[in-house]
Formats: sequence, structure tokens, C-alpha cells
Amino acid sequence: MAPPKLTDYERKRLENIRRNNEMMAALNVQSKASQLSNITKVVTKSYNVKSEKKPKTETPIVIRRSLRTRGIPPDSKGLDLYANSDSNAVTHNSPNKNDDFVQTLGPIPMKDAYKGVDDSDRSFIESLVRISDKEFSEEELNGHAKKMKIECSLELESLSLDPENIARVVPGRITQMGFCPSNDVKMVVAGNKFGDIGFWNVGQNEIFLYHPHQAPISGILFQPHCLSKIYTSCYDGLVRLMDAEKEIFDMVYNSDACIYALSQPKNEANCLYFAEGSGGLTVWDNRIGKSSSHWDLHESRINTIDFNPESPHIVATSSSDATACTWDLRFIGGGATKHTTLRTFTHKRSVQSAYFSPSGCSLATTSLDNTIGIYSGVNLEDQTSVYHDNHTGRWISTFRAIWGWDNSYLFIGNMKRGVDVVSTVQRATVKTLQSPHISAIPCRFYAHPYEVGMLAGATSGGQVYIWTSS
DNA sequence: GCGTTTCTTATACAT
DNA sequence: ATGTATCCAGAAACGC
Repeated sequence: MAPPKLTDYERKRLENIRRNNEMMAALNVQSKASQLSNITKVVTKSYNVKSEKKPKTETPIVIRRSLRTRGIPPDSKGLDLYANSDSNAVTHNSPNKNDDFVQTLGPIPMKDAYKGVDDSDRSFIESLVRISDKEFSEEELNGHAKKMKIECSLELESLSLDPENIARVVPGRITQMGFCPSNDVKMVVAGNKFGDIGFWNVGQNEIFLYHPHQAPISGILFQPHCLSKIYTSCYDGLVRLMDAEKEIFDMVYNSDACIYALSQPKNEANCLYFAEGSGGLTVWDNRIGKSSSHWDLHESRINTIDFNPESPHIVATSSSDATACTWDLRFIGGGATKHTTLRTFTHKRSVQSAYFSPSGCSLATTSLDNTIGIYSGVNLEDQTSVYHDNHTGRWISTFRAIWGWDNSYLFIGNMKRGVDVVSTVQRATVKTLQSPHISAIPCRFYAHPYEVGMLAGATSGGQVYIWTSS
């Protein structure tokens, strides 16, 4: 049933499949599972700058499983992701174009995931370990918090975008971003839809790119007391822990379902909370090395999980079921009974985010019904709705209003390449940050946890823009 | 409750 | 400056 005429796209794909088959034949690959991982490695290396070498992991665990169950398109995007990261790389080079793709479980050495020239990330890894050696005392962290509360008054007019604070950190669309929670080293980390993680050392203007995942990155989490450890979650169903000391992306959790969000209460480094599958919230306990709870909290996927900074047992979830909810983790309970929320915030369309303000007194939701919900009061009973066009379409990640450094402002992207600043007091958009240097729509944002006025915005083209307050 | 279809849309690269 | 290939997200509406 060959079509009478192939499109360029189809021709290119068939050509790539043929080339891969040749490559495999040349390598005399057998059909053992342990060697399937070598195939993926070879495919990976086919465009890498790195020299060919055998993976060091002895007999890596390899699984095959359905793409459909994990939200990855059937046409083998899983492997395609490798190729997409290079502008001239072949596309659609997957050898198996059906329902399965090959995925390596277990730890991935950082040098295998690294996409730059061999060993050129040495200084980066060492610097991560070095800054992480600096112990953070509880006092010191509280000091930060106190300082924040005093100095939080931000002059909006002082925010500016220095052309030096722009970089393409990853190829393709950024889905998640963060700042390294350090005063000394200004570093941005960004995850993209291909499963890449990019680090941008802003001061040194260096970028380091790794490929630990196979699908869009949904969460990036520095361990606050140990900056050399970074958790990542992904639509590929995996949670990994990048450990710069061990120089690996370790495997923490492996699900058949997508992981849509990742979070952690600040007082509980041993537990991870992530959004799994359609409405599930899973608690992972590092001390026992397995999940301690799994609750079905929503009718549809959970898009964000956010802990109240003042009451770590209070958590807010936002969901595509058109609600955001607050929960008390002490009373969520087990069993098949319907879990009771502290409060349910309803929208007309899916809710893309629900974040607590820095003081924990307010909650802000962003929904595809084109509103930003702002809730305050003792039980978050005072409700305000601010209109905001949240329609992004196919190529732009959904907008999410984030809090700045106090309870007064929210920041959210708009389709005109600007950043709308919403005042919670005036209940309206009061300013739009714009710059001729912005060449794409900033859709995901992150406020530096310690540096008031340092705001990073990420685009569909992999760029990160950092506004600073002079 | 599920699968299918439709619709929205920007970016980067080549010319 | 303009055209074009990407593409396969995510949601909603519809049908069963």
C-alpha cells in the first residue's frame, strides 16, 4: 500500500530508517535486550561530537513499552528526540517505527548524556560539587528568608533586560526552568521537550547540555542543601537524580504513566511529590526507596504541585479537570474514598498552574478560560479574577502566572513577546515588560529565590532571558 | 468513559 | 524580507 507519491517528509524518514538499518547491520547487533541499549547509544552518538565508545554501564536494564500509555506520539519521537537537537541532524531515524521504543533504565553516566565535546564539562561538574560543599545552616537559610521579607519591595520600573543576559540554553521548546538556589553562582537550568537539560552559568556565559530523558521535561528540582543533586521528572515516566559527585543521572522512579509535575516541601528533603498519570499524586520516600502514597486527587492530569511556604503540610494542585485544589497532607488519608480538599477553586477550562505567594497567604491560578485567579484571606476565600489571554496554541508552552518576591505582583507571558505584570492589589495588569532583544514569546518564568528582581523567562526556541533590577 | 477529529498557533531556517 | 517546513501539544467537541 505504498502511496503513489512520497512527500519529502516521508522520503526523508524512509531514508533514515534505511540508514539506521545499515548501521545496525554494520555493527552486527544481535537481538538481545542488553544490546538494544547499545543501539540507542549508537544512534545517539551518530551526531554527537563525542568519539565512539562503549557505554560503561554493564548490562543496562532496557525496557520496551508502549508510547501511547505515556503520551509520546506513536511515530517514535522517543528516539527522534536525539536527532532533533542538532540543526542538521537527520530526523525520524528510529529503527522501530511502531508502538515501542527502547529506553535505558538505571543510571546514565553524565559523560554519556553530555552533548558537548568530551570532558569539556569537567569544570562545570567540579564547580557544582564545590558550591554544594558549602554547607547551608538553617540559620543561614532563615536569614535569607528574613532578608527577603525586608527587601522585597521591588521597583517595577527598575527591571531591565541586559543583552548579555540572553542565551540559547537548549534546542527547541523549553518546558521547565529553574535557578540554582545560590547567591554566589548565578546559574539557570532549563529542560526542553526533547528531554534535554541545559545549564547556563550566567556569569561565565557557559552552557552545558545533557540528554538524560526521552520526552518533555516536566520538573527540575535542586536539593536546597546539596546543590550538586538535581531531580528531574519527565513525560517519559521517569524521575531521575542528577548527582554531580557520582557523575550520573540516577534512576529514582519509573512509571508507565507520564509524570507531569515535580515538587518537594522545603522541610522534607526525603520526600518527592509528583503528578502521575491522569490525576494521580505520588509520594516518593527516599528513606525506604519506594513510593509511600499514591492518591487519585483529580479527574485529569495534575499540572502543578505547590507547597505552602509557611505550612509545608498544605499543598495546592492545579489540574486539567478545570479545578485547582488545596489539600492538607496530614488528612488526605488512604483508601478508595474520595479525598477531601481544603478548598476547590473552579475554572471554566483546565487550570495550568496554582502557586502560593511567597508569604503563603495568597494563591494564584492560571487557566485556559483566560483568567488568572487570585485568592486571599485566612481560608483563601476572597476571590479575584483578572482577565488574561492565555491562549497559546500548538508551539508555545501554556502560560503560568508566577509570583515575584512578595505578595504584590504576578508575572506572566503574553503572545506579543512581553511579560505582563499583574498587581494583586490593583487586580489588573499594571505593566508589560518588553524589549527589542526578545525574539520569541517568553512562556515559562522563574524568579530567583534570593535575588529580588532577577526574573528568567524561557521561550519555544530554547532561549532564556533574564531581567534584572538595577 | 473512550477514541477520533479539529483547531489553535510561532519559530527557525533557507532562500 | 519572505516563504516554508515544522508537526504530533493540548484541549475541546463530537460520536459511540
